Amino acid sequence: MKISAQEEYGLRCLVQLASLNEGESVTLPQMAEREGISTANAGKLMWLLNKAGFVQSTRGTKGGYLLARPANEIRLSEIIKVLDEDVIDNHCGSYTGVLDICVHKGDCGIRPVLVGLHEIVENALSQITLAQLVGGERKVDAMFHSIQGIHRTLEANRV
Amino acid sequence: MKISAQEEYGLRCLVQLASLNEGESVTLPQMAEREGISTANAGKLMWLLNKAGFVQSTRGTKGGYLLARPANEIRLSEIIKVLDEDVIDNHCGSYTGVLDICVHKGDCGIRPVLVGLHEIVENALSQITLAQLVGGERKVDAMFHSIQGIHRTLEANRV
DNA sequence: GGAAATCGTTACTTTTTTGTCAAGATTGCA
DNA sequence: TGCAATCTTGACAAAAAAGTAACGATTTCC
Ligand code: FES
Ligand code: FES
Repeated sequence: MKISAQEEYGLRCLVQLASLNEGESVTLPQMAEREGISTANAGKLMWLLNKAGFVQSTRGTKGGYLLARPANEIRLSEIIKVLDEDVIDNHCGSYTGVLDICVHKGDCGIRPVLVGLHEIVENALSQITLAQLVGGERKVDAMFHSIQGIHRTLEANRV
Repeated sequence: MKISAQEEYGLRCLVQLASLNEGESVTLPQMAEREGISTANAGKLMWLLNKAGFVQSTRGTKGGYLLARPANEIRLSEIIKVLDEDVIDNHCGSYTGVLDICVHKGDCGIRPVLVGLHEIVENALSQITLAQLVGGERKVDAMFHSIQGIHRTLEANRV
């Protein structure tokens, strides 16, 4: 269960944009520089995010990217869903081994766990907006742990 | 955020073993057949699981695999940790772009979210044992949703 | 002891994911 | 208009993950 490179860097780029001041925008070279990735790679990521409607771009001199919607209206769950290409929706279609379809299809003890896990993650992410990721680590950490539901879940484990 | 093939099939193989009766064991060809994967692939997975101490193997005629510990003492969190090769522990070391180290190292707004997310998942998985995955889908589903903490988290999202 | 069945290990191949490049399109400015 | 800055797009290359193959080791049974 891991975060893909696309999710990681895509999210980071959006955080960059979320922390801009009114009227500012950022170009690909700047984006690349600030995230420590190549310009080409940044270009591809922004292309994806643009297609998905998260960012707005302008070409030409003085061009660049900015968020298409207010940062406090963009939920992490939406972002991850796009960057991850809706992988869970057909879980049973992806891990089929040498067959065309999941051997356990129909009655499977694993599916509810994996699907449920995905729900848990999505639920947590849906409670966080891009705007909340701007600012220092300490602040974000506090925010995260104070979210309804997430807090309780973690507490339950601390014996 | 997705489950890798190793996690998926590895988990499935363990569920197979968990559902055996006392004294039974299962060979690689059987395992492969039942999970719809190749024998070679099953062999590799079982090798991993054996190295990690989850299963016990015997060679030769009448050989095969069985669980090394009682199914109700093996938590999914342990399994995933092994099959996923502890990926979160050095998150900042994996996604470094073209640099040697994460650009945001030191003060990062993303890290607490990703690490926290991992904690949530691990917490949920630590409350489920292999034994609980044996049996029909309906049963497992009910079990999953009745677990302390998980239930609340999901409820919170249902507006 | 030898044949058959089984697991153990490492190297190799294929597929998927990541990342790069190069050529094109749009815009602003002088 | 023409140049420079910028995004866009699709093809390509490199790296990682997944899967396969081959050969070796151990055990049982005759
Ligand atoms: S995971 Fe698809 S049927 Fe079990
Ligand atoms: S994810 Fe490593 S510093 Fe932000």
